[in-house]
Amino acid sequence: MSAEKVIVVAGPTATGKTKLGILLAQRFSGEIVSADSMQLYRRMDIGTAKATEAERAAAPHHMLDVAEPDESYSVSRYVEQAARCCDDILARGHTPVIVGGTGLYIDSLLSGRDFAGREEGDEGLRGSLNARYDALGGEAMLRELAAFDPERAAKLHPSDRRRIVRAIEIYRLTGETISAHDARTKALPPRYDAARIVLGCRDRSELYARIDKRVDDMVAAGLFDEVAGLLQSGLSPESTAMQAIGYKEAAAALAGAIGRDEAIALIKQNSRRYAKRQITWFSRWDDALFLNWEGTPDFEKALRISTEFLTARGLS
RNA sequence: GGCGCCAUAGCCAAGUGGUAAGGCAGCGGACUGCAAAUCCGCGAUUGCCCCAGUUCAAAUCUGGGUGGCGCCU
Repeated sequence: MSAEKVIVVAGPTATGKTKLGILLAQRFSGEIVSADSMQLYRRMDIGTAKATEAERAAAPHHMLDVAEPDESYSVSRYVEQAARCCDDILARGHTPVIVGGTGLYIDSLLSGRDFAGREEGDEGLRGSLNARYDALGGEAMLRELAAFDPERAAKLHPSDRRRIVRAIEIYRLTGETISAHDARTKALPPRYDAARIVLGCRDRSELYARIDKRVDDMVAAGLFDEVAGLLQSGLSPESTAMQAIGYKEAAAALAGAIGRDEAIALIKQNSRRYAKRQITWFSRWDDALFLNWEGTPDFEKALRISTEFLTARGLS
């Protein structure tokens, strides 16, 4: 049997994914499944541009506020949890509308990729591997990796500490190399039949202007207070959640390491760079409908074009 | 008005006679268990403010000009 249909709305930050997602959910009897690695944390609302109460009332939302900021989350957990959401929505006769900007999460959810049965990472092991990397250097670590997974080692750059450590960590924890896991999961059939829509701006400068404005709005809405609250509640600045754009910079400013204006400028800059990475990621979706705004977003038009596209793809 | 110092890529900047380091920004790319993270690649070419000169060879030396900074009267 063929995979069930889902709608995907992706694209760089500040392009209106949330809004279009809601419109599509309303039109196609859908429910939103967020695909955002930071919006899933509770108490991180302003800086992640999480859907507001009003927006959540306009359409059911899932995968928001599903973890505490001090929890370590991961793709595997996301896929497991989000797939359950999608299956549940489908079982009720509705359509999952996957909305978000985290490419890895979306691709992992849509593909048949399976992490079932694997435990979360062992912080102790990861810590010691990181320490070992620092002591021995990338070349040596790559050689250690090559001992059991030469294929993966050949693909990694010595400086890519994160992936080298992870490759070793996963092998130690599960006994399966990343390469083997990669090959095995690639052979699996896709979990869903996705109709993808990617939002963007015709001109890069317009996207950047939107981002800058959004950051100013976030600051006006109390971003710094939100971050101060998180830190006061004991959240470690080292946590994954605090690595989010807007949060790490605000935290640095609150700690007095940089000025407030400097932090705001950094948030804008980092957001722009993030947007570029997102554009690169989603540009690989050659079967997607690319909707690029020209000037002020016309959601009515976008909805019309999207509906046409989705209908042609068999959705109703 | 006089004296001194400086003038290298969008920004910071090394180089003081031998054929332009590095960092930041920007741009492009990657990405399978931390992903708003992490990593990789790309920049000065009738070249080093302009003009003239010395020299086999000048960003580097000399003279002049222009601009900036500092001090003095």
